[in-house]
Amino acid sequence: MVSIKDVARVAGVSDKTVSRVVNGEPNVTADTIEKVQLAIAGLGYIPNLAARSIRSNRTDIIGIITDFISTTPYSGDIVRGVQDWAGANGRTVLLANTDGDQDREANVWRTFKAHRIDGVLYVAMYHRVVVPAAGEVSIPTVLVNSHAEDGYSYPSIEPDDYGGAYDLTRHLIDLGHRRIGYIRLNPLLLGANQRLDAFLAAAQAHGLSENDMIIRLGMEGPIGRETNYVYREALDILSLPDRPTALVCGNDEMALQAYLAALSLGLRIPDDITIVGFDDFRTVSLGLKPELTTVALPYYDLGWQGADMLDQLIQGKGGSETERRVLRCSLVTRRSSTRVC
Amino acid sequence: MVSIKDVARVAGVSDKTVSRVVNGEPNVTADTIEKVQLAIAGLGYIPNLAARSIRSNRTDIIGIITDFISTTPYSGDIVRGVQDWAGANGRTVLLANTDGDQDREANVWRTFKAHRIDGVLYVAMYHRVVVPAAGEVSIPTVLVNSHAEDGYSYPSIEPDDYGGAYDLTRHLIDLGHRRIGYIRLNPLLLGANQRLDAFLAAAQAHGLSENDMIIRLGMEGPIGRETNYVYREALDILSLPDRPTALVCGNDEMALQAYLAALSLGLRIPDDITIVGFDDFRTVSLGLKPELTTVALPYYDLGWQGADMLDQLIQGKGGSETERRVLRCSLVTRRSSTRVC
DNA sequence: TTGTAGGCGTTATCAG
DNA sequence: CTGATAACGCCTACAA
Repeated sequence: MVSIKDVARVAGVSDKTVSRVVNGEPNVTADTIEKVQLAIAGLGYIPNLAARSIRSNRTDIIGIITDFISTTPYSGDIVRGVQDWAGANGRTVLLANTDGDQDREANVWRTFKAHRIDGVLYVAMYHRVVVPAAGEVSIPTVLVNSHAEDGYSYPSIEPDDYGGAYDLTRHLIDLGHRRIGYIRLNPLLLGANQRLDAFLAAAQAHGLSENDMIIRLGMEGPIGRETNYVYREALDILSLPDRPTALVCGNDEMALQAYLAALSLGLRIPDDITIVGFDDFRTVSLGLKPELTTVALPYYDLGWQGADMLDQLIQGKGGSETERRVLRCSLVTRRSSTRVC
Repeated sequence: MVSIKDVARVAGVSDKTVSRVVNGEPNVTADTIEKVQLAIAGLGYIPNLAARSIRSNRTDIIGIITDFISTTPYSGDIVRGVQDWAGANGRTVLLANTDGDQDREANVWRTFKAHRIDGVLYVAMYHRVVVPAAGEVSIPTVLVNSHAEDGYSYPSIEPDDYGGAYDLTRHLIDLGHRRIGYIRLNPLLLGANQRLDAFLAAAQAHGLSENDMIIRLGMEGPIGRETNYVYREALDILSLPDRPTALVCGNDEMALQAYLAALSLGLRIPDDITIVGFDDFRTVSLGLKPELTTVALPYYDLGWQGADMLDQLIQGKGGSETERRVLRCSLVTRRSSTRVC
């Protein structure tokens, strides 16, 4: 590998001068700069960041620790948000996945520490409460799509599931729906309860009673290996004599099954039944016909802004050690929801 | 940060002895080892890999360059395969995404070089022909889910789309289907042509004529922004007077739309129409009712084995510089396909 | 079995 | 404005 010394020799200057040029430090003649840059180009010199880091104690690397990358389809968006931030800010991203395993996680923290990375984004693929297993290792950390269990203090950034579900419910009520079905997510997910709470609150606030709502559990069991009742429950709800005019699904995948149930009963969407989802998981929400009214979660922004929060923390700017940021979800109105006639 | 010297001082030995213990080198007394390990534990010492790497010229880091992470839902599986390999072999993974942009890609290669990573996995999120834009930078590289354009020589690993589609078609023929519809993927995808070719070859080999097949284009246009005709074409095919008994979809997302079309026409799956997909994208293939017969692509293994090939290349073992490995796809039979009655 | 000297590629310090 | 020298944390080579 060509080193700074090679460049110095070719350019006829000292290695420190090359260093100055490479790092854009002041007090170098335009003339010298050109000589050096010529030599750099000629030799194809690329600075060795590892060597740099042992002097400067900064690596400009941030690490991402994920629990279940790829089990959930939109997981990639958070990571992409982080990457784009990193690319725009001269950082590089180390990625590690724990598969939810504590030992693996402990290892990951040690490895990241060994690489002397500047900070960690601890990314949950399902919105949930977490306890990072960092062990002895201490690295500036921001929790993404999660927050810490009581007693642990980490800055965090999460989606506003509650607000999103509230808006969605209001949308239905505004369309005149007064009898609404609801198929719940796995209760293990933080979003499941927040969404249901918001649904109930919005319904109540607009004068709906408990009898106007038909609430069913769509799935339960350990995440990744849950039992799925969605199709059956959807069939059941839609076969009721006093069938609801709208059906809220805990997420878009559930909405898919609700579509199939509705269609197989000969119901038309949205004329006979309005169906809405949550997540705006586009493979589904745009693949369904008619396209699905749903709530878009700010995954990309969670990644981008999470990285930004981490940066603040590393720089020591701002008392962000306990910041808990919450990002809005936005209602996406498509053709699966319509006014009651 | 605590360094090897701190450990040495506390343990009352030289730094080289600590180094020996840390790296498991021979010729150290059990007694000394214990002293050192005690000091390490006490101080929470973690070796600085950057420092190590400038001496040894190995970083044990491999880089992943992706084009469109997260646009495609299964992309995560390739990355997960790589990560698991890395975790099992003491490597760490640097991740960078180019969004298909040449300038960004050039930057990524330079950054990776600056980190002196051992090798690169160049991962295409759609099976396609690629030309890595490494510029001046040279790093051992393996292409994953892609192969190089003629004239470029890189080792590569790809799925056997052809074989998978052949098996799928045979499955239908074995079930007695003699009139089969086919909705094509975006022709820009390598898999699109391989799958269609295999379909035609298998059909022909089993005595079907051109008239027995109804072939339609499902989508076209630049990847990520294509125009989608699937639903319309499916409706059309299924409304034909001499409707086929089976419908092959270019991938599972297309199969989703075919389901919706079939159901909205009052057809039952699989009794009235057999529908099959491709990819085994589980959100869809298991979310559909009845669950979808499809072909599973070996994404995880592409990642894992790709990493392994890269390792061979780095170690210089085996003449793998031009190896082109192809991995089987496997037919997954579920309830959406049935015998013709 | 253990330690010393020196060097990897870079930057900080300070003198010229 | 430029350069010599030392230092970062670790490992190689060699000596003890």
